[in-house]
Amino acid sequence: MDTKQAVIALSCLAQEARLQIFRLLVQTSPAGLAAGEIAIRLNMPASTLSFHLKELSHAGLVKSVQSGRFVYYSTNFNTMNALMAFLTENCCGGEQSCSKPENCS
Amino acid sequence: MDTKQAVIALSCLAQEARLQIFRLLVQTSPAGLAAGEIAIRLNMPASTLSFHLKELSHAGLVKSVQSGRFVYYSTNFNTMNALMAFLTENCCGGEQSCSKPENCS
DNA sequence: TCTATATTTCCACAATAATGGAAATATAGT
DNA sequence: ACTATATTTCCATTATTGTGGAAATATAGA
Repeated sequence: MDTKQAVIALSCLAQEARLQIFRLLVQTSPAGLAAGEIAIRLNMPASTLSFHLKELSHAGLVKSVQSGRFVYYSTNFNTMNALMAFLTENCCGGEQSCSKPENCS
Repeated sequence: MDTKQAVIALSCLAQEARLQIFRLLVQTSPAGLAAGEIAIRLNMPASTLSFHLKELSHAGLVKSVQSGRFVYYSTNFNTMNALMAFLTENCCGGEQSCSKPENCS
């Protein structure tokens, strides 16, 4: 992951509707949910949802599979994990205790 | 952390200049850097840097301490760790293997 | 108090992004 | 072929955000 990709991924998540979608998919992974089901659960117009799902896909944060008339969306953990790693890269200059940034304060 | 706070934090990071600043501070934590030193290292005009540091502070992602004429900025790991946790909350519905989302794919 | 240095505020311009209804497209079942 | 259902595309409107020079503010040292 480089800075440009990270900005795209972060911009994607930096939006209330998309953040809700993303978190819902994290929680329902790895199975994922059909677009319509997401729309119902988040009470979101189909066109708005579709717009946001496209953005999330483009950023590589979610993936989709078609199954009949349904399109199932789920989290792409590769991108997500890469993003997390990028944000904490070389934390505290590589100091021992910071290999897990949860330990930092 | 709630959705609103997370959006603020993510919006903050979803910007090339701020992401660079943030990562630089992650790497130089816990000591941090003076504003002027950040400006030099990132080759950024002082006013632009100041604007972005203010945003990062407001989002709780960095903290600052004044020391003489210098203001030292450093990462606020509390917010950062809370953000990470929020994004991966209840991953895969709480399934065992997903307690660490690095294991998910 | 005067000067040098560090940081922040002010301002105006330019560019980008979110929303949702209506229509279009795609798939399944009869 | 027809109907019902699922999803996406199109479009126009509205609002928000990043930028950097110049000036203002703050602190330290002589």
